[in-house]
Amino acid sequence: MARRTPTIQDVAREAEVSSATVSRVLTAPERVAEATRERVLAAVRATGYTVNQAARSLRLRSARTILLAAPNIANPFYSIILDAAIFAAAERGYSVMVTSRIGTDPNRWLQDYLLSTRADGLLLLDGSLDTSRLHNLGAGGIELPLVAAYDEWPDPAIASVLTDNREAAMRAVRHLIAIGHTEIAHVVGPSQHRDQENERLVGYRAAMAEARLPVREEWLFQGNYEVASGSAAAEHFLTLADRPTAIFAANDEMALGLMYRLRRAGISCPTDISVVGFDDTAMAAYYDPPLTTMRQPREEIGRAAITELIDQIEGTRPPGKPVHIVLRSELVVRESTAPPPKRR
Amino acid sequence: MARRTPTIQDVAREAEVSSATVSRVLTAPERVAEATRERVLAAVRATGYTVNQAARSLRLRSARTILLAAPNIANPFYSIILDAAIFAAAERGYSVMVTSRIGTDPNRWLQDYLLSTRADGLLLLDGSLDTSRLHNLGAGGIELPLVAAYDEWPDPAIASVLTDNREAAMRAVRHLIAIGHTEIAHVVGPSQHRDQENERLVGYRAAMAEARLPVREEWLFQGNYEVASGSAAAEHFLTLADRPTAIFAANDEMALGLMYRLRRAGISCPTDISVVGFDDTAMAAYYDPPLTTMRQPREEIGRAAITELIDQIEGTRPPGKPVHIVLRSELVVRESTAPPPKRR
DNA sequence: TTGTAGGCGTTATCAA
DNA sequence: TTGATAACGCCTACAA
Repeated sequence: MARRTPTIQDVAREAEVSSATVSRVLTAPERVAEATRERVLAAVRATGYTVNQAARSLRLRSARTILLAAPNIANPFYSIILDAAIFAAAERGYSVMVTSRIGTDPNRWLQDYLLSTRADGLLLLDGSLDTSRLHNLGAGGIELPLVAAYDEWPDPAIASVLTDNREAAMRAVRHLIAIGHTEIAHVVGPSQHRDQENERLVGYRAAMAEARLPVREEWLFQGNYEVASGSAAAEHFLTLADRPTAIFAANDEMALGLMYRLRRAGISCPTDISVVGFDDTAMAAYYDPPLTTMRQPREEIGRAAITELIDQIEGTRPPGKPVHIVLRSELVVRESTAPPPKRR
Repeated sequence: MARRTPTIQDVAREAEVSSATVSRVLTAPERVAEATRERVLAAVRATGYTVNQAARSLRLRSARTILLAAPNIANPFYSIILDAAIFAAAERGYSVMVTSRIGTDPNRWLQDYLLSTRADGLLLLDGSLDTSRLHNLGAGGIELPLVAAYDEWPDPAIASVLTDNREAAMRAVRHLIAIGHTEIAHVVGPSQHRDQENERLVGYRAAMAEARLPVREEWLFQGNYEVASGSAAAEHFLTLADRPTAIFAANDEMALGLMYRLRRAGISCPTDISVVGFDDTAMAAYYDPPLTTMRQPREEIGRAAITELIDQIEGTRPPGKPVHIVLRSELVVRESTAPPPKRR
């Protein structure tokens, strides 16, 4: 006998009250007399009732769901943020929907999601989306709770949670300078916006400039955050006639790929060359040598972004005054950095 | 002027048709005359209408959403499956909701999700959940599309997509045996069910038995799939008076943690010891030495599981005949394995 | 404290 | 081919 799933009416009948009372028990128990409440609760158990979220969403005009949009959720950097976000959202009764590698018309895609009572807000990890249009969407009379959390410096008009990428990159490079390096190369991360340099590259340049150290364009190796691109950077490095004594990579994967290739070429780290990474991924501490890197508080990014987003959704945060939360990274010195070899 | 979001009625008014016609244009355009259709489409654009998913879900009793439940989505193993799942689901017009590290009462949690018209089906990556109860849920008259995709051998009553873990582990160990090893240790992965050994451990035992090689209990190091536990296994290994010449680790992270610690202790791989991992994670090829491992078709797991699940949801697949898809892993021989050192 | 009743925005049935 | 209308299941004024 295939019964249909019980509704609030079934519970009401069972408890011999009206459906309004059942609804109250479920959403504002204190507004119902103790005895009635218990009777209703018993009826809920007896019938195996669960609220129909679609009906509730329709009525409440809210899905209690957040959409998280990431460029590639397979990347640990994003999945760790996602994990924390799911947790933080659940604590406040929200579910998380995930979108990865959005299609050819990202804005349309997101509009569909956000305007369709499927999600109440957007946590944007993808810096390549055009937030100005997304923002317009909100300006068109429709509230669009939105928090951006990614590396690039975001549109000041939208709330954001980010780490101090530029500043952190500076600290990483300063560390190399402090132990005596003057010729420092950089494996550049991809830039999300055409017209703007990657923040970590900007920080690298700033630290070099600060110490009045020259930056040679041939010391800049373009990468894409994948291990293989670090390895490719090493290939370029090996062709250099005049090799730097240290390399700062824009993330750990590239740093590790680089070290791998250099070791194969007989260049030993940190004796011949120092390497600094960025992120402090799980493997960084278990490489040989263990990698010096900037630790990113990724869990905290996820948590803070969700908190902020739900505050927006629930109206705790007044609109029009976007919050910008900047989290601090931390330099973790391990064994991949050492003073440069003595010259000749 | 804060307009409310346009409804199908607004579009109908604009196009001077009934809301029923608008609905038809949106869901079954061929049932509407060409001219009318175009008028409606124009009105949709003019009003900026997007369908209200909550209302649609309520009416259709379907959310076109899949719930993916993983033990820990921060782990690349799961996030890669998730990424593929999102993609495959999107192709069929479904969204993916994610749950990670489910709370203290997982069954209740999942029930809430699944029975509440929030999700139409469940993709279960968490082998520690009690599927029998989940299954009962379905038997209680309510259809519960469910596909399990994890390492442990699942309840035959539910559909599943898995890799040939046991067989793959056997092939990994056979590789070691083939190149001359006879004393082979194993870093054991966690078992999801109390009463059942991890599948890779079972495969390890089978391969050893097949070759009439003894398995000593002190060669079994318990791990938890994290790098640190591989490192801990190495500590144990170092205390052994009589050391095996090869180690098979139940995943790459543990294999790498192990190699890291062994190298620190002056044991060189593969000269002194051979190591085989499992999964072929991104770093495996870039470790020193590059790791021999079993490649798992994770994207394919995600894709196949979603396909199967949506077939169930949409009734393509007759219920009561659970499908069991077994995907084949592939041995990738790199440099961490070599014949054992000559005895004395 | 509890009940009545209307409507949230869709889609599907039935008629025209 | 199109339109009127009745649910889908819930919440919340408003009344009692």
